[in-house]
Amino acid sequence: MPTVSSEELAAAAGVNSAKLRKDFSYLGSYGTRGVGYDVEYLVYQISRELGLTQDWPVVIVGIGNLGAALANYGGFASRGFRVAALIDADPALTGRAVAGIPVQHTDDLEKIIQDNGVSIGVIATPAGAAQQVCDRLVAAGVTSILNFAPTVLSVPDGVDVRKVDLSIELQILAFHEQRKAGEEAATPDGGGPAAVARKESADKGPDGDVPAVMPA
Amino acid sequence: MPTVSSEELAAAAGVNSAKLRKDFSYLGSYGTRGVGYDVEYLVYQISRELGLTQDWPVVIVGIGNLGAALANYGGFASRGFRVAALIDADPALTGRAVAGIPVQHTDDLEKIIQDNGVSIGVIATPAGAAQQVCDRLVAAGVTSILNFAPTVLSVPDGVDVRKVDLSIELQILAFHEQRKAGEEAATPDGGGPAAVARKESADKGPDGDVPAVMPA
DNA sequence: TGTTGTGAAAGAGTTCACAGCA
DNA sequence: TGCTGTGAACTCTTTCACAACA
Repeated sequence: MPTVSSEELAAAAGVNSAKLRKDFSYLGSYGTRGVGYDVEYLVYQISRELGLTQDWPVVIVGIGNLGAALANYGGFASRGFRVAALIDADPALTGRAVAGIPVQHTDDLEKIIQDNGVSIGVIATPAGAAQQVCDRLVAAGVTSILNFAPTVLSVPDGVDVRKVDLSIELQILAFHEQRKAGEEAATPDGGGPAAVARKESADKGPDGDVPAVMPA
Repeated sequence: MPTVSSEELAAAAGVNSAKLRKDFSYLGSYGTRGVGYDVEYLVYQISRELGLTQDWPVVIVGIGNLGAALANYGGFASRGFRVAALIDADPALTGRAVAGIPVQHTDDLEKIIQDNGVSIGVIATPAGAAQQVCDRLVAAGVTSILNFAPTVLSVPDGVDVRKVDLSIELQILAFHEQRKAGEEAATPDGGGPAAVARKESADKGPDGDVPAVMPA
């Protein structure tokens, strides 16, 4: 299949074809009227725009279960990410290989970052160690941090941080689950702070359906 | 601090106070004019709306590094989730405890789901096993699935699936990192599919800044 | 002819601004 | 007086619909 139409792609993605065409148009005019989009060319252009055509060396700090899971995760390589080093504070782990990569000690963090030209760091340490690790990564030249530790990191301007909360998606499922369960039954309450009366009439949004605060 | 104003909360969250008030208003009229919101009452109402006041038993299937990391994750308990069981297909793991919870064999999956009244399942298996596990979970009565396996699951109507891709956040960081690096340098290209000329003028969106396809 | 690329219209989401009330 | 709750205005996003064109 050398070419594909916006209609086909939109059906596959479950979105409106006009939206898809407009989104693509922000990247450039890569389609051919009457024909569609050249698949190979489109894939390349999107890959390039997203940075998939570059090699991104990353370090993972904190090689517990989560760090090890990330080191073994297959999805990184195909998106241009290369795990350049694994770092942990536990001397017992130093030298041991995880996913074929030797774990190095935190003492050498700065040297590892500089030797490998790393600009993206992944923090998978316990919450207590995260800020300190973050500070050292930033001082060593890292400008983007992916934080799996359950704590908010503070960083200087110019450094990007994204926090991954493994329970937030579960939270969203539970929210919908709750709605499924309570479709006819009365609102489950169970008490709550005494003293203050609940206003029954105002519990739901004006459309009487899904409160507007939750992703669909 | 017994009460808090929308202005204070908005500043803390980095949003507009009117937006915050309007969002709260969809849950009900829980504030007091001239005073603000009673903190305890507000926390309770939001918790209840989000389902945090309920007990949600979940099972985790696939106790590799990721499954173990999830079983150990502290953030679940505080949000009303209780890991009711760990399930793995490897007989060598059966009976071993992870995070204090014994691993059970996949053979008993249906019985485990039913005995514990589980409606939310977490899949942390390799991609190849995910659909099969999913089918069995659904058949046993699970109606919400959190999928960490790098594969798209198909489920019947009425079952919710959410997919977590551990590399997507890294992708977003790399995208911004690329922009930081290329702020003045020419667009890094490096070839690409031959034969087709790139239209230099159209590479960026009409605002000449961030293409509209990436979260800020 | 068939499909893109895109102005214009419609729809959602956000912010303003102020009446209403404690 | 001070802060909420909310209609109205504004802004951003999505969809429609069709001219342009390979």
